[in-house]
Amino acid sequence: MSPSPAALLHGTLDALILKTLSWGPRHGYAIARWLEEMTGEVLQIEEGSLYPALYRLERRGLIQSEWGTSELNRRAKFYQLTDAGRARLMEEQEEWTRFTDAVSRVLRHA
Amino acid sequence: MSPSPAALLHGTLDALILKTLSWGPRHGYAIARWLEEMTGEVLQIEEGSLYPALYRLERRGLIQSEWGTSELNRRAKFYQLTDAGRARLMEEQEEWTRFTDAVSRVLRHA
DNA sequence: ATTGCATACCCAGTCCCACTAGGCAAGAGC
DNA sequence: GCTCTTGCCTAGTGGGACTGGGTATGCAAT
Repeated sequence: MSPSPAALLHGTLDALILKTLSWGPRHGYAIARWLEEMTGEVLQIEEGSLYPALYRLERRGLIQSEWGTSELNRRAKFYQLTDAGRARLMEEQEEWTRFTDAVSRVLRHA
Repeated sequence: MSPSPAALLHGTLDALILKTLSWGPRHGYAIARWLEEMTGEVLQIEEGSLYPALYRLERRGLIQSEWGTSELNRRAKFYQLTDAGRARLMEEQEEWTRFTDAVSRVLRHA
């Protein structure tokens, strides 16, 4: 019924990508698959969201890319966190906790 | 010491408003004040976000309004939940839980 | 060899929504 | 008079997820 919540994802995709890359370099497609697997398919990462987000993050210097070869021997662009990206991830994690705690206080108030 | 930046609302404003109104009719200004108080000022409800959201919700039939007089004797538009709004609130609460659980699984994965 | 599928990337355009930056108005208090 | 607070509203902006396309490669089965 309710697919991936577009509005809710708004703003958190960057943090999710950064977090995924904190385990090591990955190419875009693998990032999407990993996120979907981790969340039990609750989050569905559309390619039209993913690739622009990766472009954005790279332009901001939070990740950097390098062409390589995927596990299945295909051409793929591998991304990895920069130091700035690692710092940014920590900020976003804190921010997310603050935010969700606040919203939860309201929505779960009985 | 500068106050910590307000958390972005991304997608939750509608649910927050509906939840606020679940305690009874309120006018716009009071909704904003109540939400800020409830969240310890973590969420800051800008009027340029609030009033368009109220308009949106009413247009969708989730709330309905009525002009009245505020506690301080000023002209104010009071909003209350419709049945559709009440149903929608329940959906959004579930959706919120599903979403945050999923994101938490990722961001807090160690 | 050709069809089909999964992998992998990209872009132009759209839509939604929070936010910015104002304005309007009335009551309270100085 | 003047300012502060309360209360409502709107036009415009910008960011970000999504839609709907396209390109290309590797593999497996027909």
